[in-house]
Amino acid sequence: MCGGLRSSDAGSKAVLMGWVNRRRDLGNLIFVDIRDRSGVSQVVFNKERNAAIHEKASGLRNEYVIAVVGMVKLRDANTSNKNIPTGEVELVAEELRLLNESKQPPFLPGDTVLPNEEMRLKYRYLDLRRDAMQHNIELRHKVALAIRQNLSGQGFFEIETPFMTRSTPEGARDYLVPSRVQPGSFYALPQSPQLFKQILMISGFDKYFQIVRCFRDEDLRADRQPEFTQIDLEMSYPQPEHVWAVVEGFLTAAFKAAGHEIKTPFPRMSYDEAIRLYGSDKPDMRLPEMTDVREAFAAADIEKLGVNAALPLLAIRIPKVGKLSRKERDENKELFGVQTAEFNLLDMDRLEKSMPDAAEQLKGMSSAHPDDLIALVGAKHSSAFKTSVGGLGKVAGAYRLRLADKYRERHKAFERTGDPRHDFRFLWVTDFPMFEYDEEGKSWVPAHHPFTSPHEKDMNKLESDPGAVRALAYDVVLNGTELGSGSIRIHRQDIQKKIFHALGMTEDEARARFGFFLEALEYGTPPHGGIALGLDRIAMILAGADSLREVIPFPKTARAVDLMVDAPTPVSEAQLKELGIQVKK
RNA sequence: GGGGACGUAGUUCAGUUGGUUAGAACGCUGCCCUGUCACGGCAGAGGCCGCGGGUUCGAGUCCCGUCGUCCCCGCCA
Repeated sequence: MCGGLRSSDAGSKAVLMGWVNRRRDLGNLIFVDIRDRSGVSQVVFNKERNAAIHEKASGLRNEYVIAVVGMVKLRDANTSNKNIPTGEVELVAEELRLLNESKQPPFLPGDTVLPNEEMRLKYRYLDLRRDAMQHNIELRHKVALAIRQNLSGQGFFEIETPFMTRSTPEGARDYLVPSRVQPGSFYALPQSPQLFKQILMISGFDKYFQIVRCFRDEDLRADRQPEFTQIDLEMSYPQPEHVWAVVEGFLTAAFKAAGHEIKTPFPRMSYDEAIRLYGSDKPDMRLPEMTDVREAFAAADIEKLGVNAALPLLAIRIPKVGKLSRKERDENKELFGVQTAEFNLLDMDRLEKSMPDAAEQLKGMSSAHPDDLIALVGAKHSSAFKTSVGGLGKVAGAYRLRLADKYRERHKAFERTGDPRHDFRFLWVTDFPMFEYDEEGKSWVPAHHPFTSPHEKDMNKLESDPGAVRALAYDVVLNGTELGSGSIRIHRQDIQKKIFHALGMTEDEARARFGFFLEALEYGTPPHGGIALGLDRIAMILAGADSLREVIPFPKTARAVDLMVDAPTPVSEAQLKELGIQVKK
């Protein structure tokens, strides 16, 4: 292997095969760096020593594929290269075989500046030759392998479930696959193997997992691809804590495979607390929480500020930002967004002049250091009746993240320190609400999915106060990214019916959509629950990348296009006809 | 669906207030070079300024539209 030569190999014969990474032609002496997955080695062609092979080497160009036979030689001390692992030796070429030529590539894997993403995706095979991508894909392999081994060790079976399945018009949009045999009917690609894994519990495979592709036809983001890989698992007879322990177990193994020792158990926080302290159901704990600083002000002052005293006045603290210029303060106001009818961003500098005592006190309440940036977000007095604590928290939480992103160079909280307790802030968020109110559809919709079990204690509120029902649902969060989401499921048909009823679904509708599943529930279903984690996101965070595309070999663009193969494409009239499909023009 | 950024040589970018022949670096081609390692030196080739329209005596530069990539909101049970 090109990256494996060491001084101990000196004196022995070696064969290297790989790409010409770089060529340094000094005339009668030619150096070629030969590259494969494992690294690079320097090959020397000396005209004096072997004129014929030197002549052949002068025709080599970047990205040609070659095989070189030669003697491994220890380099002189003054010519060794300490920057690469193979730098103490070189291969003195005795035989050179040109295995394949290369057209001039649009960019070189060895280049120091990256081409733009469009180019990288179109020539993905060249992009994947780059060290960074080779490393990311290897990392992903190691992580997936560690997870498989760990879950198998914990007694889980990896069991496959169908890709061509049934469309269930809940949640995300489905990718559809037309049936030729039954024209007009469609399979759907799974958004997740949710119902299959529950049925596997009913089937007696009491610990199931799968590293499996899932498909959702929704708009993309840096951390969202239309097809993505989940670590999906389900177990029978669990308390939430059992599921958490399993997850903590395989994440420990996965992070160890990537060279990081993480600490378990992860801290836990209720959904309500997460919203209150961080304004998010996936708090980034690397930054300080928000503080309600109402008490720093006299009632009259709150009135004067135009802030609703019945709702929190939230202090957002971003450490080490330092003094801001007038221009920066204006920019930050803009960053908050238009001062809406409901929310108010208070100017801290102005506050320090007009109400110095209160300013001082609120700094103390939020444990601020002199260098810290403080932003105050409250609900406006006038229209505050429309605004909930959660709504205010989320607005402030979003602003907190925008500020944190803007000043990341200053607070440095997002940089790796080498200490896993800081670098990887895991968190379990628990007790999610069972339902959310959909303003558009004027109805309650499941916050997680309709098979999630409510808290035993909240069961009686299903009809009277759906918004107050908590679910046995939990998310695992890392550095502000939702890694995974799970729940304890409903295992009794009568309760499942109640949930469908609360969702405004008639019995007939429920039967039409999930009849097979409701029937299965009637044949002795064990209590069960599970979770699914995004493998791509785990790999992304471990790779220190900002986008899933850095850890997916063949990703899609923001418009869900594969630029390399140029998919999707129209299909022929004949193909459509066979499927009984007519395309509207 | 909405908002924002970007699009100039093979690649990464610069291009002033609208003004003559659109530049640099890397890459590429040729020549020189025996210790380079992001080798060096000399010479050279390479441009539909994303595309279409408009304003203007004159557009890479201004305006409108369109296409593409990226980021965000909506959306993602």
